[in-house]
Amino acid sequence: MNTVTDTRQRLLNSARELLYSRSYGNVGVKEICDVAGVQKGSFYHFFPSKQELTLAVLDEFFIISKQEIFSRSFRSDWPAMQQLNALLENIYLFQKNTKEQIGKTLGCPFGNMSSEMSTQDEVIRQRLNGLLQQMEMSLRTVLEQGVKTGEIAPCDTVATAAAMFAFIEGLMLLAKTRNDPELIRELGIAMLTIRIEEPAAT
Amino acid sequence: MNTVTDTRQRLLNSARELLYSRSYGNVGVKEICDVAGVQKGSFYHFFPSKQELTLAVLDEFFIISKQEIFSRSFRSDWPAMQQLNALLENIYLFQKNTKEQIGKTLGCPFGNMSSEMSTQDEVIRQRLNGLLQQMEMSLRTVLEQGVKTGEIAPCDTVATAAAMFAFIEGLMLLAKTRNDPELIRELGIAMLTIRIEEPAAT
DNA sequence: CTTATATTTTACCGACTGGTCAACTAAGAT
DNA sequence: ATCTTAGTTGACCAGTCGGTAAAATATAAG
Repeated sequence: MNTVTDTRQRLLNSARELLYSRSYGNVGVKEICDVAGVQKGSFYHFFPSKQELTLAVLDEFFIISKQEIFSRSFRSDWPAMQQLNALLENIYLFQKNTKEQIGKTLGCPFGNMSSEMSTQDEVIRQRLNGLLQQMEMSLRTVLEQGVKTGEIAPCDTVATAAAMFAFIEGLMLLAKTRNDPELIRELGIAMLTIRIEEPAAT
Repeated sequence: MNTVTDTRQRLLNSARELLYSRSYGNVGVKEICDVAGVQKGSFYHFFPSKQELTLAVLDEFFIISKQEIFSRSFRSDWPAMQQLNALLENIYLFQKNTKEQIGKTLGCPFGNMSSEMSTQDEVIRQRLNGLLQQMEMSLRTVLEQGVKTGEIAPCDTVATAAAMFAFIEGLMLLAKTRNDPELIRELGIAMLTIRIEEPAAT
């Protein structure tokens, strides 16, 4: 049951860093193995393909994002607006951190992967789509809480959450292009103004 | 002076389609040459490297975007709101068109390239940054026009234009991930609600 | 100890990568 | 007719790609 060695995890860590800081196409399994200190044969013992490794990396990234970003922002005992502001702040801190450590603003790992791979690998695209929808859903939950408490005027919470999420993704992409995480801080507040009206009642 | 052959342009066209529908890392110069019906030696007669070819493709994409999207949306004799709506509509039509033609929603060519290459190639990153800023600028012009005519309440037009642009980029990325251009239509209207207040007067 | 299983090593595969090169052709200018 | 120049060709380079396979080693159970 218990894994005796940490080889698989080392591969996962190495792949996560390399894929995030560069791209799928520019990182080979050889390099992933070198960084992990593992032979290529061992790689294919734990992962049947580069594609499967990538799926595992995305899943792990999702868990990390929940730990580092979402769970630190979405505290249901906070007012909805505070939760949304905390989300922006934590995203900013995350991007600023990588900028300080490696000199580069890396943007969203899911958005990056989707840009590159959605047209090339349908399995990866679907996995990304699922993960993004989960994140949208947690945003929606915050909005609904805010509407319920009267803090936020009634709106189409599904569409508004999706629009806010799109804004965040675009913000991270622009921050990456400018290589400047401060953009998130300067423009992030605009997310709070985004709103899509409720669909006309039947 | 005048180019005697269209080889260079054929390479540009082929590269534009391939790079847009796939990615930098997944498209080789061999394939670009094959699609263009050109020998590899000829490629390196016209372009010193894959990087330079990519820069030329980006510039061409920018011209096409101005023709197909911006010039059809930003008509200064229209009300600002109508111009913004036209922008969303033209982006939607563009994405819908590629979806119908090749079955895939490709998103923004600049955003895609930036996601993949900004951390790998500083020259490409800076070119992309410049092009994106030009697009932001034309959005800003529309906003300022709207503010001047009283159609739009005074705001920080620079920041608001940037935020709107981020939203558009995120929208295209999400549409690509879902492989569904309708997302642009459904959520696009939220762009009109985005706003960043004027910085406090001195 | 024996056996079964999990892990690791190493050499290897064919295909492909971006890029180079020298030879060649075509066309226009003098 | 000759010279120059732009364009073209196809072979070639060293290196890398994702992935395979067999043998070697380690581990744990019976």
